[in-house]
Amino acid sequence: MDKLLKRTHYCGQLTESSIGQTVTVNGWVSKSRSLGQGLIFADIRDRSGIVQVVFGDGTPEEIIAKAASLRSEYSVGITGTVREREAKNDKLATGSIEIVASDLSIYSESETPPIYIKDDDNVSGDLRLKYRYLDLRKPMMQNAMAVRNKMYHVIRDYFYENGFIEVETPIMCKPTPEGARDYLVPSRVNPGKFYALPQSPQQFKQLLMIGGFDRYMQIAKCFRDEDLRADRQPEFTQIDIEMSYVDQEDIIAMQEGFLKKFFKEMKGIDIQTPLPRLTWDEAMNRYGSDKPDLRFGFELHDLHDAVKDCSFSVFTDALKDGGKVMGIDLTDCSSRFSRKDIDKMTESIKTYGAKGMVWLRMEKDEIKSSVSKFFDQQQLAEIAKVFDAKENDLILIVSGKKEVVWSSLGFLRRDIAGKLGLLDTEKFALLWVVDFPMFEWSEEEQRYMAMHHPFTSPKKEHIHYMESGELDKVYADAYDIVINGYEAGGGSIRIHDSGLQKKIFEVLRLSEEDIQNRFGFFIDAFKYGAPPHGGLAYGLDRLAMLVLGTDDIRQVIAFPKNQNAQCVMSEAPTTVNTQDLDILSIQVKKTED
RNA sequence: GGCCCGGUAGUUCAGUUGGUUAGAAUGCCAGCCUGUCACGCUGGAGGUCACCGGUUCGAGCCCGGUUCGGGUCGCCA
Repeated sequence: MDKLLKRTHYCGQLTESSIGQTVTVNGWVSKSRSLGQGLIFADIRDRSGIVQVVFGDGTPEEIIAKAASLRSEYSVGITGTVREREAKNDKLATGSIEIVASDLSIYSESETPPIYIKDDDNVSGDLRLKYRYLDLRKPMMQNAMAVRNKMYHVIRDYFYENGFIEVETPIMCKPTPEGARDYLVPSRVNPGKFYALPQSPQQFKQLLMIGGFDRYMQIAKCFRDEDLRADRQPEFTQIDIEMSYVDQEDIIAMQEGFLKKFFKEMKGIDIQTPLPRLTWDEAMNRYGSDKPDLRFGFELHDLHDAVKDCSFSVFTDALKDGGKVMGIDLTDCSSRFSRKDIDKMTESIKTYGAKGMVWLRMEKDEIKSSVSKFFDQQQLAEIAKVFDAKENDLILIVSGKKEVVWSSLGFLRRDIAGKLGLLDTEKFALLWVVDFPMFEWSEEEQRYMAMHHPFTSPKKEHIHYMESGELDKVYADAYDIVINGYEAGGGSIRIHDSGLQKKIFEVLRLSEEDIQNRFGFFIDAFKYGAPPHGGLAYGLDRLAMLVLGTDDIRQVIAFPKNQNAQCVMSEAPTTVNTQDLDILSIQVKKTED
């Protein structure tokens, strides 16, 4: 192998002030251009950028000959003298200088790379992940990892300055009672028994409060064996926070301090605090989502009063069944969407359970509508009035169960905003969504489940609804921080009173035995002086997505999984041979094939 | 588990109502080229049209199934 030429500079660091210096760079051949015997240009790339190297003009003959063999992605070291370029390149940060090579080491050659090492390569995600080590050489990925790195610093700085202690909690845990599916890990020394990887350090952080740490934070890896999405990986990172002797306002104030610093340092943006707040009810009724994107309008309006006496039975039946009739007004958009576009929208909300969609076009002298058979102009004007609609507005209306109406319109407003180019990734709309319902009905399990988790404190003034069985009236001291339509984080005040905790378990219909088996240790801890406490956790990957303006979580994780939770590079997970399984006392059921 | 979109040179894609030898760009290889930087010029190699089956005189194209990838609903306390 060629001798190691020790780096004196990163490629991107070289400037006109380096002119005349002898320097050594290490990196990869990004591109080489031969202009015939005796003159070769090579662009050398490292994590800082690219610099042009010239072989010729005094480069020893044997080095020029060697340079002729350079190909893309060869790993090289080059020593030479920096000089001003004859022809400058404005597109390159180092475009006014070049290195005239005096020495070249080829550390290793490269086969023709299966992907291009440039940001706009357009290669399929699958190939990028298979050759992730090459993909990571792209400036975009180098930048993404640098951003994450800076985030770690900003996060730890803030919480350290505010007296938080970072404590590592176990990765090998007890399987969790409710919530997402666990990844299980067998134990050789405990045959037939399993650990679970943590879905979050929830119980441990609460135990740390009982353990006296008062203010805890951790950048924690979490694992959930659920289906993936563009913003969801099975293995992700959380900024986990818990505080003692605080109420919701204390936690929100502390986090607003953090978010202010975070956006200032990461984006140079001054976030105005206190942040706006919506209750969960408001968020659903005005935006159809518990994580509304406030970068644009298109608020939902309730049409109950305008349609309650109409002759269109789809609407009146929905109202009779306790459902809703709601709509959004797309200002000045009627001419932008064709009948075909509207048909597509109607089709797209069927996945949320919507049976159909009604539209109104505000034209100059009349209101056109898909239901003009059932409404006269005056009645349509009544509906338009609810939105304060103007000429060329397009009103979309959905009726049915409130969940269907919310999710359909919530989807439409965001989808249409995207089509209209209203999703500016350099604009950040932060808000708190507060007062979440404590319970939600599970059709699958035919019982109420905790919406957040069963250690969340119900609002004091709602506890009596638990006695009377009106569980849908119980709201919780739970809050989410929402940024541009993403749930960036969420948390709650926890229950610290074992009597109240017991009551919650009863409501959730967990038996005494269940409680003991599943989290007896956790309940026990609350018998020994638990301080009032609460906290919150941010999705670090989602914050990184927001900072980088991407909607693909794989852009911000060095080695992500594909949609089937597999690592296409290493081919994890894999089958395991029978001997290894025997040691673990595990037998795998025969799968078909 | 459901729904939607996709799979054609190394890569990104085109491919007509089903018709002869499947194209382009880029990359790759060789030669030429002393100021390129999307270098240029000339030539060349490179294909299991994801897989299996069916329809047909004939399938990259039509049909059925499978598989892989992406998006999404359910799910994600």
